[in-house]
Amino acid sequence: MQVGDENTSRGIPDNFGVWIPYLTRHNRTTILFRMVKTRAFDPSTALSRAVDLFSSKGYSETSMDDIVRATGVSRYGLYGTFGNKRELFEQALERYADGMGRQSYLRLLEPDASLDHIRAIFNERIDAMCSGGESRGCMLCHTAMELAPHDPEIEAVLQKFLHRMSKAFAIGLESAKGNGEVKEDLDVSSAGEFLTGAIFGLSVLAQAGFPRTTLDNFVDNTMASLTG
Amino acid sequence: MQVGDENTSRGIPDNFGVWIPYLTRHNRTTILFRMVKTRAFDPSTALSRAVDLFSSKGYSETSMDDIVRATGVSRYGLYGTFGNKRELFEQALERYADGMGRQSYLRLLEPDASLDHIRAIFNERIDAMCSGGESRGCMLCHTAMELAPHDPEIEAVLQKFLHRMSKAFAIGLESAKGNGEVKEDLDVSSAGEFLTGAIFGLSVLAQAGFPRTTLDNFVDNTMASLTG
DNA sequence: AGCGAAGCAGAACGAACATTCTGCTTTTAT
DNA sequence: ATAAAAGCAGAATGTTCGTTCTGCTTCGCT
Repeated sequence: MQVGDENTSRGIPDNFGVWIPYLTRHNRTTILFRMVKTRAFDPSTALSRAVDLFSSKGYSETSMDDIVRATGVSRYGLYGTFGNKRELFEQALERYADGMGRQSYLRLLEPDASLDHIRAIFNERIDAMCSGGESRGCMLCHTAMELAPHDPEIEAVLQKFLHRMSKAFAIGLESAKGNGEVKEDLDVSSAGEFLTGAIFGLSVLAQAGFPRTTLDNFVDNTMASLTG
Repeated sequence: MQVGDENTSRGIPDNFGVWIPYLTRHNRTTILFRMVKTRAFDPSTALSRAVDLFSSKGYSETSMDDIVRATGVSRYGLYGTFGNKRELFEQALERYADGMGRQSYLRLLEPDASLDHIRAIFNERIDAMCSGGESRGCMLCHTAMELAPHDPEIEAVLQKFLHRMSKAFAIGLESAKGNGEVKEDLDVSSAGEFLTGAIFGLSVLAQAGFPRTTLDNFVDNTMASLTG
């Protein structure tokens, strides 16, 4: 269930409300659904902004004040909707991974997936990280470095996503193998994990400030290990 | 010049002192070198401990209190010797890179360098990160993610080290090419940068908690891109 | 107009942190 | 014992941050 869907999915309008028992003028007990003040922000778009901030600066360097400023949502709204900073981060991480999955990795599951699709994923990462916008940086990478080592729950979530990525790569590679695009003896499962790690290597090089040509060369060399 | 060498390199004993003009009992002006309290810690070993902390937890997550506890050195001693946290980090970064260089990359400059030497460097990284000790984690990786994006000075230092790494890899690859170990058409310069990025991919996978077999497979695939 | 619940902006609180300050100690030659 | 400088441990300071609290507003119905 997505954030913000709690009421709409049950047919209740998006602004919250409450059921109140009361007496009618005829002294009969009944129940009234009373509307209260409408929430002034969309939790889903607020979460997207949080994803941008966490992606570019990581967890510690992003303050709740940063998020208040970037979203225009009050502290009250953030805490009431998301709990606290850590839970907000967890939801942002899910959102980020879902977005990456839908946007990039889903197409690898198509039967006609090829090396071009894999290459495209890397190119999209490069584009995103070199755009200079606020979404530069890899949230999974930040999570692995910052939180996973001392937060087992986050670590488990992260590993779930990374295995999903590796699996998608492996499936795409299997299709590519059918096309004769990769070498015969390639272990697609191991190569899938390799590509996941390569995404991270690429992210770190980008954060270190290397120019686009270096990143492109990195991807060339990465792909070379597949074709033999 | 290394930290702690300021005096010893000039023949002055390691405990500090000061020259004081004064009058003798015969009313003649002379100069006295008066000893003051000996420094109770070795700046060089304190810096090593700081390197361990910064390597495993990064900059933000390591507090000066952590360093005081780990080194046994008082705040006064740390600030007096290293300036402040940021300058301490800079010196720790230099120390880390020097150590890595001397320990791992220097041998790539030998004329008989081979793929085994390169593989050994990756294996040593795996060993260090899987040891479970305090030195797990890659300081360059943390620096790239945390500091480089908003600290141009640190970014420049980091890039210097990364270029050095890439260059060492390239030189080692050139030797390996002479032995016929790598494919004829390998661009050793580009492949050197690739290996540098691969070190980072490996580090992030390790921080994410992947088992040693995954890391070994990652290195296998990395090396495969060289041999063709 | 008045009701009660929940929204909101911003103040307030408590903890963590980097950095500085303070009172005391250690040093050698007189 | 005393000099003066610098070492040291821990208190103090000022700032930042996550979180909670407060006073006020908004809402549909009576």
